[in-house]
Amino acid sequence: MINQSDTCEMHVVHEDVVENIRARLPEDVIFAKTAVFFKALCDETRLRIIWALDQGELCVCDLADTLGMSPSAISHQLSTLKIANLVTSRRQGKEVFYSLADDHVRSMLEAGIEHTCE
Amino acid sequence: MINQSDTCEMHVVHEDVVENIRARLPEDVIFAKTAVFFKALCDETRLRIIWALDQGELCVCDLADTLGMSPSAISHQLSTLKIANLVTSRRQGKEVFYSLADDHVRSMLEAGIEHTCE
DNA sequence: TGAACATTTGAACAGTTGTTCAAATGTTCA
DNA sequence: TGAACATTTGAACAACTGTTCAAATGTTCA
Repeated sequence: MINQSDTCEMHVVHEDVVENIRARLPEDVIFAKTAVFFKALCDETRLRIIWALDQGELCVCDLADTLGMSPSAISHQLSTLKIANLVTSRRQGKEVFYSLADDHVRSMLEAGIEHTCE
Repeated sequence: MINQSDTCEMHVVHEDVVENIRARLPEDVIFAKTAVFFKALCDETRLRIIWALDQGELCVCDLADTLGMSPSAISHQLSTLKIANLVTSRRQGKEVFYSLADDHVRSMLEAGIEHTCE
């Protein structure tokens, strides 16, 4: 918590409004988790990966080839996406196939692209 | 572009799939702009600001007081949000009131929180 | 088993980000 | 005008992020 002298406490112009909003502000954990979700979506490479996986499941090497990046870089990003629960994976022989975890991810990507294209 | 030897070019297992997806991959600018949009949403402080502004327009000092942060920190984040076109502002006397730029921002915040609460 | 390939992992590096602090800029009002 | 307050700005700093590289781990198949 910051020092009170740094806030506008002495000169709150709309104290009732502030009190009302502060009382209804969701818990910290809600914002923390939501930030983690959006953080997974805020990188160009990860957006390309999600877009590609939206077309169907892909192995790491195919993803790397599709996006013109090293398998290692792709694997690191897939790891990030998996920790954030945006993708799942299954191993088939030497390859590991990744796919989107649920429709929420799909619709969020589409909503983001749609917003961008306006 | 990376060196070809870094890719799986010599050993593409699903070349037809890769070609198909690569041909339909959206332009770079689409992913870049979408990433900028999600980047604006991926910070806890900015999410709190957006949530608060969803309740109605607020001046910088009231936002700072509501979130328990310095007006300077809030102003910096509002600047980030404004550059990304998520908020707009109007000056009224000494104060500057900020509000959400459009319903897209509102629905994106709600979708993110909803996904989090599942 | 050992060679070949797919994937993962961890260290390292440059680049980015969020907050703080001090100073500057806007605006009102006496 | 000048005092008081709201906001913005820029430099500085630590913390975080994405890619690369080299090495390790999994898996198949001859």
